[in-house]
Amino acid sequence: MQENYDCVMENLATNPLIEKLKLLMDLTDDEVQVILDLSFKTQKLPKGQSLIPSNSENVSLVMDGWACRYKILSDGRRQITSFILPGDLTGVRACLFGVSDFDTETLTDCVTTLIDGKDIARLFYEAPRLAAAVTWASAREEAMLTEHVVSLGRRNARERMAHLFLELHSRLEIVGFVEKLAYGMPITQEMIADCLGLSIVHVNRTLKAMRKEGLLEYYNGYVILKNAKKLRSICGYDSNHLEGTLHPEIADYDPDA
Amino acid sequence: MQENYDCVMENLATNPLIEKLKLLMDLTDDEVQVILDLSFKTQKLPKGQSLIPSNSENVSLVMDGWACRYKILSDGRRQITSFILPGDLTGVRACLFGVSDFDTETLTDCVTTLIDGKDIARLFYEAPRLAAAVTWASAREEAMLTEHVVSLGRRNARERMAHLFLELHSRLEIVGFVEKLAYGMPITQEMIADCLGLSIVHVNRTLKAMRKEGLLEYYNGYVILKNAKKLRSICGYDSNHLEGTLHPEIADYDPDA
DNA sequence: CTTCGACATTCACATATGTTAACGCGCTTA
DNA sequence: TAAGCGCGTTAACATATGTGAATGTCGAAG
Repeated sequence: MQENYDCVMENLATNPLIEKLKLLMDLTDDEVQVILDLSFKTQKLPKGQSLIPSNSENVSLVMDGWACRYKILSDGRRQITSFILPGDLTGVRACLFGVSDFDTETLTDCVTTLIDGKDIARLFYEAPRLAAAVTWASAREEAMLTEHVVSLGRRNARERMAHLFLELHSRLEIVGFVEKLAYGMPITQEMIADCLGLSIVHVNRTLKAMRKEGLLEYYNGYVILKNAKKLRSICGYDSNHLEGTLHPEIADYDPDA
Repeated sequence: MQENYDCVMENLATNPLIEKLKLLMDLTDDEVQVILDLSFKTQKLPKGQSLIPSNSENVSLVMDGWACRYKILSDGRRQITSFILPGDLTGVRACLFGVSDFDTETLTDCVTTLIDGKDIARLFYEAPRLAAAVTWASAREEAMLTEHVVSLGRRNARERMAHLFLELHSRLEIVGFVEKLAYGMPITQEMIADCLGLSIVHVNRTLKAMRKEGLLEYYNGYVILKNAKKLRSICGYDSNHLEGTLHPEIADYDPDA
């Protein structure tokens, strides 16, 4: 079921995690190498699998494909709490702090690499700048969740969808997965519904209306933002929450000073 | 407006941040002292103020009182993304990574202490175990936000309220602010509404129904969970997401090994 | 004692969104 | 070629929750 798939890592320039971290700080060549060395196993995961077996000692880094974190209530209702895109790490909390309180599932075939949780833990002693980078990635998740809370709590269906499509565009752009205002979104309307706290039918209704207004196209797993400006004004979108700059005290630390 | 208020720190045993961190790991005496030394200014903040002036270089630790993080949409709708209770740090992300994407406000008079962001940043080099603890606190926020997303996305008003009251009970218990099944909740129904994505009227309706069923009492800023078991079964509550154990690689690190 | 304002509480009514159930289309598989 | 299945699309109808407005209560301020 899972075969090795080594060619993916060849082109270092396109490692999506590194692209993402560059947004936070300049990485030295050594640090890039440390990050690359973290991965000990690259694998292909088919659609519909868990990204990490529960109680795993490992962290998973998605290189290609889409996955999600979700929770299921006792009666079957499902809430997707976040989409996991290339460059995203999953399982850091479970590894570092022994708590895992959601499940993950690949929404498409995915290419992932596994990282030993121990190696992430060691960063705190051996590469504080990278430990801070991991903390940042976690804080960024937190910021996205905050936006998600705002959407679910106070935005209507139209606004929620606008926000989702714009945020996905921002995130994918950072890791090099968009072409201008278009990007692949290889998931089902049911998944959008489970993410936005809506019913499938209402997602479909809302999508239809937005298409009709010329706001966006969405077919065949492809999204085109036809009127990004209006979409932004609909939901008050702002991509600040995805950004960051490392505190100089960490970025420029000099142990001799 | 803000006066010094030094007596609060006298009883080290009741520093709520330390109580919280004990949940994650055993703290050495030295570490406890480092944490205590972080605070450089204790102050009283009246109700209705921002916990941290925006663009602050500081982190704020709440010692007593309630506050919240929130976002306001352009037309005035408000979403409270989380309640900030004693022992909680705010502004870590803003300090460490230069991004702050929400506002904070005290919901009651608060006693807070300020911590220089530099000192938090230095932990990554000088006290990796404590840096990990800060990362944990952030990951715990993330877990609470995840639960919040689930509530807003897939739980109805009754379930949302049950979950909120139970989670607050768990959180306050950890820092020593509950008496059995009762605790002070000195906020307005409007704030509950803004937190749970409901209207004031509906919060009131739902509260009335829950009181009538003998699930809880709620008056005069006091909550009593009359039937915690049933409340738990209503929303499938579980407090795992508040817990944690530090990865042994960090907890027991031996640089000589 | 009176006034006023902040909150809680209700009521009547409005509406965004959910539910159930069809139907069609394009794959895959036999 | 036909059957089956996943998914998108619609329609008719149901309901949880929102809205607007009035009333009550209590404490603070004068």
